[in-house]
Amino acid sequence: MTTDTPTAQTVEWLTAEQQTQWRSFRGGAARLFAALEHELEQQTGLSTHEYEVLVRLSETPDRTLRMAQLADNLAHSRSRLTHTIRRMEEQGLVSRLPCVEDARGVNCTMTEKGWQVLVAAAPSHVQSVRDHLVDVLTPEQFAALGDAMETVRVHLTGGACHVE
Amino acid sequence: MTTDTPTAQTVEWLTAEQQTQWRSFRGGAARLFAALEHELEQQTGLSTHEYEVLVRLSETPDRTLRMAQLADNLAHSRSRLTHTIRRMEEQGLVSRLPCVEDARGVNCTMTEKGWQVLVAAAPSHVQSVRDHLVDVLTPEQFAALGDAMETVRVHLTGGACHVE
DNA sequence: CCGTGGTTGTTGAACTGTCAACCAAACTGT
DNA sequence: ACAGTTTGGTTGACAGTTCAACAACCACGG
Repeated sequence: MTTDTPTAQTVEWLTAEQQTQWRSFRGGAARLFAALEHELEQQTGLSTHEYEVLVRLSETPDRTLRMAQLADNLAHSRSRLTHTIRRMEEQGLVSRLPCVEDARGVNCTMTEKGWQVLVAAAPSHVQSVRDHLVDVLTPEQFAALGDAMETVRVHLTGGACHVE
Repeated sequence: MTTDTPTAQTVEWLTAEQQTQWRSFRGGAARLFAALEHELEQQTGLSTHEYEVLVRLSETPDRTLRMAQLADNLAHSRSRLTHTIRRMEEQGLVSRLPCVEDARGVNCTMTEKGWQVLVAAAPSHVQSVRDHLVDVLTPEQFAALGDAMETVRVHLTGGACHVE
């Protein structure tokens, strides 16, 4: 689709410049996430999703979160999280316990093995993020990136869920 | 993982500020792409990948590309593209023909139906991109986003593949 | 109480993407 | 001419995701 082929619709098209910027963003982000995913997988055997689960759990006092909170933090669907956690439980990285306050709920806790796997994985992942993103940009560029996407996230989620 | 728990490794950790920015970027981008995917799917029945295939084809003079070029443009694996194109061919959106110059090659062409589907889908998708990204940011922010991710892409792909 | 509606989490089927193996055609060097 | 390598593309098995249906539980108003 070229930019200068307006239809009878009341759509405001992107300018040529905006289109280039949009494609750069989409293409760059896609390749970046793919590279990070690939390197983490190679070096630690974890997917980025599993890694993020461990990170979120590691940040709570008792290394435990309700399934729903975890799903919200990660912006994953409930069923997706259930499947992921089941697999991680089979690998001994996390364990699930029924929740006392709310009998519907399930508490997901990080095991000691999960903690060790995370500690072992973190350095190389941080290095990947540095190599491919942080160190490639100026501090100002990187900060602008964060600010802009935070704005986007707030707009999308209605301002809620400040944790992620 | 908290930022202030250094290990014995020679890893430079992210500062607290960098970590927030990285999370904003990752979380914002994930939600943005998910929202765009979802809206496009709802409104047109296309996945963003199928949409991108049609866009790339529509931009060539004869609406045709070799499988490999298409795969490179989209940063998709060859096998992934084969599967995608097979499904799209079943829906009558594209068709494949052997390539004359190189008997190994396959030319992928957009059908008239594919064109019409794209023309019908484009306005609402552009609107989604506007609603959730372009119009949420200042022009400067959006431009900075594009520039930064272009830098990242060039760094990752070794500067090649300027088209995407 | 009871019932209605909303929340929490799981399940299984269908779909999509990944990975390794593979074939065929094209280069490469001798 | 021809073995060896590289490139282009496909295939099938497997892994991960989505979606709709479901069961269990809470909360609130008759």
